Formats: sequence, structure tokens, C-alpha cells
Amino acid sequence: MRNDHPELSWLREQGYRLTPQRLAILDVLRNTHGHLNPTEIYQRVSQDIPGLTEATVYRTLNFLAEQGLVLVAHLGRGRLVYEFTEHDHHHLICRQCGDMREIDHLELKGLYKQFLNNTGYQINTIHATFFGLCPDCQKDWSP
Amino acid sequence: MRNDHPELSWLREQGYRLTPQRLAILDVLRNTHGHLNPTEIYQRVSQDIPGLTEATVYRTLNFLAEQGLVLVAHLGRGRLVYEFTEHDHHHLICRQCGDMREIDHLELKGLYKQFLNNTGYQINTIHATFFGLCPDCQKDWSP
DNA sequence: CTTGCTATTGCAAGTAATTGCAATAGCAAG
DNA sequence: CTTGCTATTGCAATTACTTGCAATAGCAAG
Repeated sequence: MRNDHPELSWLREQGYRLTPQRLAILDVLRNTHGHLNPTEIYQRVSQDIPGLTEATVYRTLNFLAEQGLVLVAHLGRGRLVYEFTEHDHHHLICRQCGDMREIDHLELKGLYKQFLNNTGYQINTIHATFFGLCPDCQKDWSP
Repeated sequence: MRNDHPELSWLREQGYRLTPQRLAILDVLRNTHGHLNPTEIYQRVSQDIPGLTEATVYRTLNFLAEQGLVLVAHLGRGRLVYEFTEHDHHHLICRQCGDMREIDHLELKGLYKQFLNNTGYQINTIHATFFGLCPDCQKDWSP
């Protein structure tokens, strides 16, 4: 497990502690391409940290999300998934057929600038899920 | 309770049924300014529909969200809130102090057009929560 | 108005996520 | 290296949300 990531010393400077649980959870997220739900994360991390509890996984994921190190996506129907904040992207989901595609972070850059100008807010964590109708399902829609 | 809302006949045309439960839940959301969580909705609607169960509230909220009649916002820490889709807006939350402000739907119009051009998707439901740092908290951040 | 199809509900059980509290263990300071 | 402060964990209980199934009730058609 590598400990030499910049976000780790940043966390320590804030007064947070780098526990084996946090490091292992972050490590799994860092080395996973795509989303994981809390149970999947628990199962993987348990192999490294035998005594781990699910409560800690949930708490840690909330913590990491608050710190902006991981992204939470609400994919509808109460399903939450988590993902390391490296390759920022968002989701576009078709309400009809469930088809999902990714939207690159860069597509929203202009929007961030807009927010900065209008509100002074500096966006640094966001994960949006957009619901709409894909081209195919639009046909079924109009009478 | 008024039944003469356009979305209601649309639902019926899709083969969905207008049960008293659905009408009452929609009515509460329609007449509430701001967000409600499932429990708050359950408590209010129970007064009109004594036998109502929470399961039905959850199911109905998922249903209404899928149909695009209500918006779901995930405000962090696993708490979901629901809101009628009338005055579209989104949220900008400061990760540090928790300050929250609303972003008008229109600010994202350009983005929707972009999505339509690039992917063919027609966005009709979205509720995004953006996390960032408000102007005040940005001061504490840089060393 | 009656009938029949089936979407929706209530119930109860199951799964997912949060939380209070006492014990543990990071880590900064000496 | 030791010490002390307190953030974090595990445990167990609680709350939040989902789901299978049989009974109920919209509503379209006759």
C-alpha cells in the first residue's frame, strides 16, 4: 500500500488521522476503475483488514466524500455508489430504458466558471446524475 | 384536492393509476415550498389517508421521480429529499460551513443544449448538487 | 352500471445505512 | 521513545429504505 499520495498529507495536516481502515478503503477506490457500492468495498477491504465493520466503511465513505476525495453518485432507487475523484465524470441516464453514459468533467467546466462569477463559489466536488430520454426512447414518447 | 393538473391525465394515458395515495403525496409536494424527506411526507399525507404505509410513500416517491414529476436531491450522508418539479433549481453547498444556495434551472440550459448536440439525449429531469467552497471559506483554505 | 384485467397497496420481512458509547490507537509534543 | 489528547473504531441498537406476495381497487371496455 503506497502512502505517498498528496491528499494523505493534506488530510493529516487538517488534523484527521490516517488509519489503516481509511488507507485501505481509499486504496481500493484508487485502484478500481468505475463505481463501487459500500458492500463491494467492504468485501474487498475486509481481506486486508479482517476486523473491519460495515459501519466503518459507511462512515469512511461519508468522510472521504466530505473531504472531496471520493465522489458519490445517486443512481436512483436509493443506490449509492462511490468512486475515486481522479477521472471526473458524470452520468446521463435514460429514464425509459436505463441506458447510461458518461459525461466528461470538462463538459461542465464552463458552468463552474459561471458559478464562480455569479456566486463566488469555487466548485471542487461534484457528481451529477442527469436523467433524460435517449435518442431511441424519444421516438416512443411523442404521440 | 384538485385533480385537474395536466400531468395527471398524462399519467393515466401511460397506463398508470391515479390512486388516492399518489394524488395525496403529489398534492403535499405540490403545496410545499422546498424539500421534504420521506418521513415528513408520510406524516403529512397520513392525515388524509389514515391507512397509508411508509412503504407506499417510498414506492410512490421513486415512481414520481422516475416519471419526472418530482426531483430527488441527495444532500449528503444518505439522506434523500424530494420536491415538486415546478421551480427547477439545483444546489450549491459549501463543504466547509454547510452554507447552501439555490441555482436556477436556467443556468444549466446551455449545458442541456450541449448534451443534446453531443449525445442526442434530451434532458428532462435533473437535480444536481454541487459541492464547493463559498467565498468566505476559501480564505481558510490557502496557507 | 357491471366486468375483468392488472397496477398498486398493505403487510411483514429483509437489506442498507446511521449512530451512541466505551475502548482503541494516531500522532504531535516533549 | 514515551505521554497525553482526542479522532476513530467496533459493537450493538436504531433508523432508513426496499421487496415478495396476496388482497384490493383503478379504469377501460362492453
